[in-house]
Amino acid sequence: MSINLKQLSEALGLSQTTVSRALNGYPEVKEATRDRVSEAARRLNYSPNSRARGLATGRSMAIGHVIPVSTQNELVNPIFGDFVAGASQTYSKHGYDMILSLTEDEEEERFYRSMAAQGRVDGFIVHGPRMRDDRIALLASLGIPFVVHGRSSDIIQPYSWVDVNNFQSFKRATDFLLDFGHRRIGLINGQETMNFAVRRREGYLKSLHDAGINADPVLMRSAEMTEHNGHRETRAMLQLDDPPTAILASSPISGLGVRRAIEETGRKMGRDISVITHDDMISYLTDPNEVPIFTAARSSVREAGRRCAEMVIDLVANPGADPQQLLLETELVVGQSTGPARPASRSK
Amino acid sequence: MSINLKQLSEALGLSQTTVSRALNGYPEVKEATRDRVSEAARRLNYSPNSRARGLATGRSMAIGHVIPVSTQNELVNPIFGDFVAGASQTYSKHGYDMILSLTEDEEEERFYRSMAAQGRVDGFIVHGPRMRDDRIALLASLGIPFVVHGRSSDIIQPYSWVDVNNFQSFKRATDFLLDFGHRRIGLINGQETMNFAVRRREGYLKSLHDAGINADPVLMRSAEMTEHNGHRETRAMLQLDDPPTAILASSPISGLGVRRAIEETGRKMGRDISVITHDDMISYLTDPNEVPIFTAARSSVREAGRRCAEMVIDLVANPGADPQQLLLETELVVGQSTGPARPASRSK
DNA sequence: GCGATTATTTAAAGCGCTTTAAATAATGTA
DNA sequence: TACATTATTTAAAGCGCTTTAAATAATCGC
Repeated sequence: MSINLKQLSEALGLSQTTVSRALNGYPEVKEATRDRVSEAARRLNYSPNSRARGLATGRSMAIGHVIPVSTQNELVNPIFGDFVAGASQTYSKHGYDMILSLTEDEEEERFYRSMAAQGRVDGFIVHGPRMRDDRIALLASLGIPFVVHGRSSDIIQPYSWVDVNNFQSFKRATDFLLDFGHRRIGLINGQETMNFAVRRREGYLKSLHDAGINADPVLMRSAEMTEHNGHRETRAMLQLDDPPTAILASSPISGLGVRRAIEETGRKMGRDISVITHDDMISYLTDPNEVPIFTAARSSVREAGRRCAEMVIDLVANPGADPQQLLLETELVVGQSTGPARPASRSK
Repeated sequence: MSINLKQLSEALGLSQTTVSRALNGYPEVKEATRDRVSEAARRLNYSPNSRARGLATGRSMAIGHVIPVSTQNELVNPIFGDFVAGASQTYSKHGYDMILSLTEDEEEERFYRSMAAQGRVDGFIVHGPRMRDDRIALLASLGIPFVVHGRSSDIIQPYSWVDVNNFQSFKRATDFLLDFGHRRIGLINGQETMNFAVRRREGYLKSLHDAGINADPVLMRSAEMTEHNGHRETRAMLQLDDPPTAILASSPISGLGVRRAIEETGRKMGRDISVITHDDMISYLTDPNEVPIFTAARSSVREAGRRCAEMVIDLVANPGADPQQLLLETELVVGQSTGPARPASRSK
């Protein structure tokens, strides 16, 4: 199919050493020779075997993305595709591959260990960090570079991460609703075993607290961010005697369910009830050229993917370096789903 | 970090050969020896280096998933996450890795060639096949096993694929609407450069034709399957003098836009306008335990991922074997979005 | 024009595994 | 007991690359 280094060097009448060096840009090769080698490599369709090269260099040129999938709820995060798209772009620029695996909770540790021990990857991206995520200590102890997409809490030693400022983002969004006169604001959050969800709730609470409002536990819901859950929790809140006049949703997907529940009950979103969602700018949901449906705290998850990839590549290249952190701010984009609080919200 | 074969064999006082054979299940190793070796391997935390093994065996134990991303519209398909989840499950069962890359159109051929030549993967899954997709001829000529998720058209030589019976599915859905008395049925299709979209249109047309109805070109729209496009095309159709009484949407995502447009114009989905979507059972949108919102032609894309993975692993294991094909039927699930045609559909 | 430098090329070892070919040990047969 | 079989183990080659150490070629200074 395709020739190897030995054949190429024989064809050129050169040693494998010189040919290898020529192709890898070593300075001690005469320019004329390098040109001759490159030309022949192209003409004879040579491409170095990645396993052999990896064996010799000790690098696999691959980064592992391990997505936790709980056995109970086999959900795949909708942001996943766009994150990966961003990361992949960076990887291909640097000659890296992305190795992807979804693992179940109980397999997780074993999996990380064996991927690292077998040398299948040079580093990891950790997805969906939990509140006190022990994957971080595990990877640190394995001595393999890794970047967390998100953050954990109560971790002593420093580690590398790329995260959205979820606290600030939800505080800001809540402030915005308060400015519109909303006083009863519902929060439809993701599962609060997830770190980001807790930070969002804290931002929301801080805003309410600063405004002298007591948070009402019944207005704070937390569930997997699906369309159906957004719908169900919203319905439940709307049936309260004192329903919210505004809702904060942790995901554009649950936001869809929120909207459905609102309209189903004869209300109009933006007029009767204000809604703000977090928006990861998933390509098939957020069209940056359209007037946004939802007022939203936007942050491109694709960009986050790019940044994570750059960071892990950097960590692989500089093994001794200190961990890096990057905190991305969201942008509050005002759409059609928010407006002043109605004096008396209609009862159900 | 972790020892190698040589160290393990020295620790055992055995040759590398015997240790290797013991661990790989060769029959000529005495059972007592095998037990001793396994125990030591576990105790000393030995795991074989995957690159070295790959170099020796000529296998990389990885399958490449190449997702085409057009440069104009950088969309990531929403079904992608669930497909990959299904495939990943199968891979990990068989010790394979999944290597994922998103490539732009003009990079595509070069990318496939180099992945194959460098031996980074043992096979490919081809995503998003186009109408007359030249990747198939390319991969066939490279002599590397591959499975297409979907099908192409006008390809002479046989190839392996796993596809949904899109023709039959959309014919069936259209039949269903016809039975309800609908006569003007809109089709909001995906881009018809995509093979599946054309097959769906053909199924739709066949049904109409069999019922003696002339298809109206103005009711057939085709665009990237985003929420916004579903919305825009539906609005456009609803503004016609003679609007459709039912709409067929090619994706649950564009279906969301269809619903938004319907409700925005004061209509009620299921009563004023019937809607059927194709439904890939994406985990965060389709909750199998809830009454479905949309009447839908369902087919689990996760299952498709599993099947593709099994097929490609099989092809890698049996290089000489004939190509395999698998046609999955959709299930028409009746939800709340369909009902009898209203005698006179309200004008806009 | 010659030894000293500097530039360029090469032989060979090594990465960690599998596997072929050969050796050794154990068992069976007469 | 000796020879033939069969069971088990091993030495060494090879996978295709990079890289160290050494060799050869070219250039320089005087």
